[in-house]
Amino acid sequence: MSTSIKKASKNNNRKRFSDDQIKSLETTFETEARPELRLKQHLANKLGLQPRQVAIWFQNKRARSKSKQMEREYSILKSNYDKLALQFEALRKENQTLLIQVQRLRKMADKIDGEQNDNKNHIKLATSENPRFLVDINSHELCIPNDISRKADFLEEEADVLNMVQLAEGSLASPENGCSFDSCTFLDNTSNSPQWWDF
DNA sequence: TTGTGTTTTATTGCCTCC
DNA sequence: GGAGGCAATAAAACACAA
Repeated sequence: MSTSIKKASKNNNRKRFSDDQIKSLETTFETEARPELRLKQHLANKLGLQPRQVAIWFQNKRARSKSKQMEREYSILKSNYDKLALQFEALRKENQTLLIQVQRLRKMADKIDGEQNDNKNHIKLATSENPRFLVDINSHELCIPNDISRKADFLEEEADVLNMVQLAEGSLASPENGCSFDSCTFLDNTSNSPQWWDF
């Protein structure tokens, strides 16, 4: 058989199924996506089609159904991904804000350290010049004012915070090291490093 | 009317199962 | 080895904007 004759025979046979035929096939597909030969033959007789046409219709229908299912699943996955990306971005910004606060606190702490050292120098100077000061120094009332004392307590608490921050700085992906949400952490399933959402 | 994109029907080739 | 399923593809039928 030549190609042209083959094409011609194809052209003559092709015909879209009627609405009723489609409806009946769809109904059957809902309960039985992979019908047995007997059911296909029964449907073919009922609808005036060749059994092969029915078989092919089910095959194509399964393919369409699978494709649509994949589209739905992709849509769900994409939606979840987008939500997570937004959450990540919010957390990243919050982290940056906290790091800036920590830097300010560090500066404050350094300043207070400097003031304390100055005070100690003043005390040394005062005791060497006037022995009467010794009594007052021992009482801690005169030379260490209340606000300085409170600052010392605060410094202990801050040291804990700083330790936590240093840990966080070490473990979190930061913009400086070139790591981004898209390329490094989220999509890298091969690395053994902790996932970003685990922090 | 026509060009173009989408949907539907059909074919082909390969694979798996019995 | 034959039957049936699936993926890839061809080609007809259809929808629709310009």
